Amino acid sequence: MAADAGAGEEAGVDVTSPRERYRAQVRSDIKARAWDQIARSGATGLSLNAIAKELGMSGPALYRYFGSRDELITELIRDAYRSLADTFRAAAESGAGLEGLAQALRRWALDDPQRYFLVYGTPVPGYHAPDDITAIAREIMGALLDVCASAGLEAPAPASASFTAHLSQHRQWAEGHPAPPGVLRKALAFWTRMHGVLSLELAGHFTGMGFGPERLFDAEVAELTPGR
Amino acid sequence: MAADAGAGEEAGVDVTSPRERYRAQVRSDIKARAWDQIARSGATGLSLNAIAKELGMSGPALYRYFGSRDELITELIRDAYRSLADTFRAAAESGAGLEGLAQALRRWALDDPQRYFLVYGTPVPGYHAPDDITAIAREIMGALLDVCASAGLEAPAPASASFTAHLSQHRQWAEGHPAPPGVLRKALAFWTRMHGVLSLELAGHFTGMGFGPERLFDAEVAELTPGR
DNA sequence: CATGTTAGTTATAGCTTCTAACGCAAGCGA
DNA sequence: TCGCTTGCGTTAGAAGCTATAACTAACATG
Repeated sequence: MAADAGAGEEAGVDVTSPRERYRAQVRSDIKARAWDQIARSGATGLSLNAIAKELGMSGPALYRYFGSRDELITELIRDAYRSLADTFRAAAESGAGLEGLAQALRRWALDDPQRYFLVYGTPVPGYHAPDDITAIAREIMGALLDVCASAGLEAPAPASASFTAHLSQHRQWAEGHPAPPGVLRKALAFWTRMHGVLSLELAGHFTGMGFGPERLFDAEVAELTPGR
Repeated sequence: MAADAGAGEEAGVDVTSPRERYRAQVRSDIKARAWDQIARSGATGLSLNAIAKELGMSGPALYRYFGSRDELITELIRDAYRSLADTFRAAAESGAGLEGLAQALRRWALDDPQRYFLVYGTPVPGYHAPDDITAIAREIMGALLDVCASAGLEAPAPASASFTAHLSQHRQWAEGHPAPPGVLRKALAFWTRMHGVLSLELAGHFTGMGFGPERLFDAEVAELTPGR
């Protein structure tokens, strides 16, 4: 719709050809519909045919943009990881600490539960994520480690001394991060506990139990942030 | 396996007719194949046609035994809940305490990860479990509450005092269980934390990180059982 | 023995993913 | 401005799925 195209290669601000821009637009439309469908009926109920029909084009046209159904889903998973990594980075740089990170995570999860489950939900037995996605996963762990490292650790729990010692020699996942074992332990505790409460809440296992899920979440966060 | 059938309606030990026994046998065969498929490719990859072919009968014959694919899956979910409830009851009655319950849960989960995810995995947005399944879920919570109540609670964590107070007035999920709020808090902590570490392990999120998942699990259990 | 129930069959509708072959039109270089 | 190429979208169709309908054959029971 914008009409200021056609300048040469000069300036180099917009190197995308009209074809490329159109293609990117359609791809983005497809993904938007896919997210709608996933939010409505889960990744299982995602239908390429239905998406194509919604976009006014007929079935196989969609294969010009995504090689297969799995390829589209993988792309959505990648975007979900990317979105979570950005959320973590932003929370880490905001200086809000572990508490802030936890609240950012919960907001991100509640914003689209199925997106959360695309990252941390039931795995497909055969599936192996491509390398760039595991790289984003490491980026997420990196942000978490940063926050844990700068948060300090007053009494990270005495009973896990043995495991903390184990971590001091099995820390290749930290990838050269200079955090001491106690910080690694804390990052793992944060990850597993936040996931524990969040995934059960998102899956609806707390509905009808009476208590407020956000209170449980906050209580769990409070135990992980003893200082404040 | 017992062969004492054929007497009349008298005695009433075995009221199953040969037809009923055959039907039960075929139903059980179908479910066995279904579990195989789920373990191999997840609940999504379950194909009634493939099961029928494996059993040497043609497609629609299977609908004599299960009304639909969803009905079969629901039955598998019910069996999974039943199996977990039995495991919990046995562990509770063995007197092994929270530690024993945790280890029993982990063994049950590792024995068939996809069965675990049938209970605690990604939910299908539209799906609502039938009442008898939610009843089994309450039975599971009951066993957990029993163990938590008899385990006593030395220092269940100070920071969650506010949430524990909240629980004292929002405890309809305990269904008349006489446990004090501190025990309810402990049961919730056990549930969410065990699920946190277990589900991440089962989903493979710890692979390649270097540490031993069982060490992390044991450390988490150790923090929940301060006494021993 | 007659009758009703039930397990299995094939045929079919309608959905899905995905491939193949074709037409058309938009963009690119000369 | 004129081809030529590239790529988008189409229809046709194969192979798979769930599920229904109609029918047959075997079984159980009166």
